[in-house]
Amino acid sequence: MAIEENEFINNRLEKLSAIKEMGLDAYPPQTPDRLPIETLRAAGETENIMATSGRVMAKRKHGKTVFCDITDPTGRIQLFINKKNLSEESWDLLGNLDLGDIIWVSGNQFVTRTGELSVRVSLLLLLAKAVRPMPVVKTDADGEVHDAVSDPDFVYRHRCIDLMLNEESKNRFIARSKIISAMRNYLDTDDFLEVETPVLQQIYGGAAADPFVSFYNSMDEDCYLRIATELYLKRLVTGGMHRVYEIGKDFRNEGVDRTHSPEFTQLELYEAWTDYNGMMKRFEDIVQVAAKAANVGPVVKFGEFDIDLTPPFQRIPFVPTLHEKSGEDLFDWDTEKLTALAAKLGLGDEIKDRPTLLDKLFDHYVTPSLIQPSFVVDYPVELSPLAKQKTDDPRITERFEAFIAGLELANSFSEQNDPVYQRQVLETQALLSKIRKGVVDQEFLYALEVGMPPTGGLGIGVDRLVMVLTDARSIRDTILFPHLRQGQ
RNA sequence: GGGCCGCUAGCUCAGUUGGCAGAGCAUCUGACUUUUAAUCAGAGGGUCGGGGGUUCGAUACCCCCGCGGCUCACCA
Repeated sequence: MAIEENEFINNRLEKLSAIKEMGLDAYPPQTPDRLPIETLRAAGETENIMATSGRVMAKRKHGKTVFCDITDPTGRIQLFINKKNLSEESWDLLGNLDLGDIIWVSGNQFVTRTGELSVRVSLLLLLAKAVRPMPVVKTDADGEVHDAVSDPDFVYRHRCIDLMLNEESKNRFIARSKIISAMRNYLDTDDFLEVETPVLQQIYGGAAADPFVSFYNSMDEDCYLRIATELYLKRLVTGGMHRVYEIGKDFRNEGVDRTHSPEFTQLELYEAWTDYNGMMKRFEDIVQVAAKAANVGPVVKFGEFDIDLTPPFQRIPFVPTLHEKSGEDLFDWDTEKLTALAAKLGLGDEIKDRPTLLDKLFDHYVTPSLIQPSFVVDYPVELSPLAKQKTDDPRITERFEAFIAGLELANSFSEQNDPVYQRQVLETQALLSKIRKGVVDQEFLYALEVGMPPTGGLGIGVDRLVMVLTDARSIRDTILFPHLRQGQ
């Protein structure tokens, strides 16, 4: 397929030809020595000849003088290009330069009449010709940005343009990278081992979500993209990897919205000899190091909210809080009564089971108020098949979910390690499965039968954490290449 | 999957109660040797998301489809 044709691209392709006719390589294989733009800025006015390179972001022609702004990841600097300082070849080349081109320049630096530090260019080279025009965004004297590229569809499909032009977006992805790096560093420093478990699985589990299904030709069998790493990581705890974690993609074949992506990044960690209380501390720690890495906190702005990330986070016990907010002892109600209430509240008229109803009602009565960092603790047992029951009340479990800004950021249990109990729960649950009815992960149960030490487990939605720390309104703004329909 | 909103030049957006398609930036030509949202003079640039219908005439009204956004549902 040839390059799309339009006036702008054709015009640039003609310039490209002209450059080639000058005997120049528009895409030379080497970059001559260069310094980052910030180094030139720091050097200030100087007679020394320095060289840098970057993308042409602005061009202001004044007859025999041309001002260009070029950028690299470290900053922006103005070029003062005057015909008398240049070879004829460089001057001719300048005539064929466009916004978006990548160039190399050298010269000394001086301050113009208007006070702008500028490179007095004496040598100009082309490093890469841009044949497609990029959107032009201008910032005025008041710092007001004009014509910003804001169409979400455009931005998601052409992330290279978004990163190039939208400071907020670029900074968000830099923050994301630093956040993940900081989480790794925190865990590695505390003797956690990072591992990789299968993405392509024959038996998926560890969460209640529909998987993406694929087919393994040479094995002649269906396989699944993982929905969680949980069941593999716990086998490693049994094996003696007592502090273990994985950061990776999970895939859930479910609806997409502001806080759900079919492909999302989760940190799961497991730690022996502790329980969900230990995991609360881990979560608080991780939020601290992540905020520091993102250069925010202790108070972060998220939309209309100011969120104070200072630990400890408040504990919200599931059942008592549900009772308090609803004014009824809902936990003691039967399914019929709960269904009637849910219907009355407009929470859907489909017949639901008791645990789902309780969860829905909790979402209705309590979740909206969980703006400041909160641990919802002690979930009903039916909602938590992989968690241990509390010793004093088997109807509830040692489980928490962490909420910030109303977003569910983490899920954690004191991991169930009773193999008999676990088998019974998983087998019951597997009978309800839509896709692989009755299939349970025998190897996971085998590991529990061998004996897993008491363990705390924690899963953190990394994309959502990035949302909170970078004030992103959609999870898609935290994912470089979010899934979009292809169209025609 | 449902509801609502949107799709107009490379980008950001106007617009037409149905009558020759608009602006700014960008591009091209010319002027300009310290500008910075450079300026000035001129020019080019459109399948008005796609298809069908109604109409003398549709970018606009109706239907179908595509893509996106918001929202509801689903997602322990």
